Amino acid sequence: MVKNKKTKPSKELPLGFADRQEKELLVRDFVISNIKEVMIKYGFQYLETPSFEYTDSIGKFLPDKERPDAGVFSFKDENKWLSLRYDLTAPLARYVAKNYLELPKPFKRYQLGSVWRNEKPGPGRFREFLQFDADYVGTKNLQADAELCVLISEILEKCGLDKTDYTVKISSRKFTDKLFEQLKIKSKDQISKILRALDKIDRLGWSEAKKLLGEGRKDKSGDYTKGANLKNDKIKIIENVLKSKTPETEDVLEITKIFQAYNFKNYKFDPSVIRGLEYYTGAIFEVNLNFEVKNSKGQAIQFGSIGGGGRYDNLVSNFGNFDCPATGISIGLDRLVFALMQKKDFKIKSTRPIIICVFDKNRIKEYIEILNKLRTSNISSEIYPGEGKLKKQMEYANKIGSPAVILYGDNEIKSGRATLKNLETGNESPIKIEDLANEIKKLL
RNA sequence: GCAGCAGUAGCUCAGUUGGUUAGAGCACUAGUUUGUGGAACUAGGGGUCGGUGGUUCGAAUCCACCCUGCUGUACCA
Repeated sequence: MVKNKKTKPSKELPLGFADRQEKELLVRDFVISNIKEVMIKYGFQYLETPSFEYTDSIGKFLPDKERPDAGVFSFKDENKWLSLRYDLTAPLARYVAKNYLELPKPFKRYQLGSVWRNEKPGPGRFREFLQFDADYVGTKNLQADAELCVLISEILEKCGLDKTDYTVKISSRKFTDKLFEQLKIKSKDQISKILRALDKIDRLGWSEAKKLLGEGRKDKSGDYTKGANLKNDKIKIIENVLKSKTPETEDVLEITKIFQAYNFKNYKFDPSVIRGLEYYTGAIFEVNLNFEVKNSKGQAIQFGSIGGGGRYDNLVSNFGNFDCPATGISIGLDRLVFALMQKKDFKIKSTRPIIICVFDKNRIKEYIEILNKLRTSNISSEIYPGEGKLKKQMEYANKIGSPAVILYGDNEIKSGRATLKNLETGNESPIKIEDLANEIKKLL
């Protein structure tokens, strides 16, 4: 093989993708097991849909574009555009529409899966990430919306967060609709600019967001964003409405009433919760963390929400002639895990194997005998899988965090007792082969 | 997309009036110890200084363009 630098493959990862190591995966597993427990308790069904969908099925049909690349990863397969799903809600809507007659109504399902977004990654944001979704499809009952917030909160607390660590914010599209009616603003473009500005209050503060309602704003880096060009009197009205902090739409009032019945208190009505502009039709929720999150360099970063959702009463009916209200919530699991690992010192220890050291390859039969005894007792164990002297084997055992090694060389064979070396204390003791498993269990 | 900052060994980084063969710590390999890790000592391997082009007798260093990363901002169904 000719070694040519130009033909060597890159060891770099594509932008926005990440390798994830055991430490993180174990915390993720812990979170997932909590989620499943809660979902079963709340009566949800488990569903999985494929990673790819037809591009138009997930609302990404762009007839005027050669390639549907606006935020999704796509490719053309036999004249049909396929895209990697960008969330779990659109595939759910497709699934419900496809199986509409057979499904119970309401249909409650939860789903865990990777989603992909073809956009610029940010701190704690990747182009591939794991999402959790819980949805109620086919009901207008606001108890569904309320219960989603209660259930999210139960999941977070099971994962070790206190009530002071997070807040569920709630608002409703109906609230802002009413506001625009009052302000007599009808331009769709202006409305979306205003909504986006309101969405940023949380991050930028009112005085900066205000500039986006007016002429525009220059950010820290010197970049300029045009505003919605509202006159001061209208901005003032908006400011007052935001200050009032009392829910004035019936849906939010109803939901908060149900919260009381659940004795759920960790929520806040916040009209600046906006989220996606396209499909929410009623109540909107957002889950925010109240503690500081840092990146790998120790700098505090703008972390944003770890999840949210709301009511989308028109999404499923896009697929056919049926009226199918729905509401759902999702969590970005990787982001939650990232934050949790900073907040809590997880003592989830990974199980590392006991190492049986190799003195003589011809003794493999004896080593395997010991190995089988340990594995039969459900002890993680292995015969040193590499090649080299005892020193190298000890270094290996140390590096992988093995709790102990077993030495079984000439001396031990003569005496009929293996040496069990505890790698934490360094203590060595002679143990009969048949007692090894029990002795090891004592030190695990 | 826009903006600011950055890219030198596997990792963290030093390295300017441009000047021999580009450095340190950690990590790695071997040995001191042919049956003992986490400590110490000795020796060693490892870099087209992000890429391409330019200026120059000479570029890690200066210039242009590109790529990548971080942070902010825009978009986020």
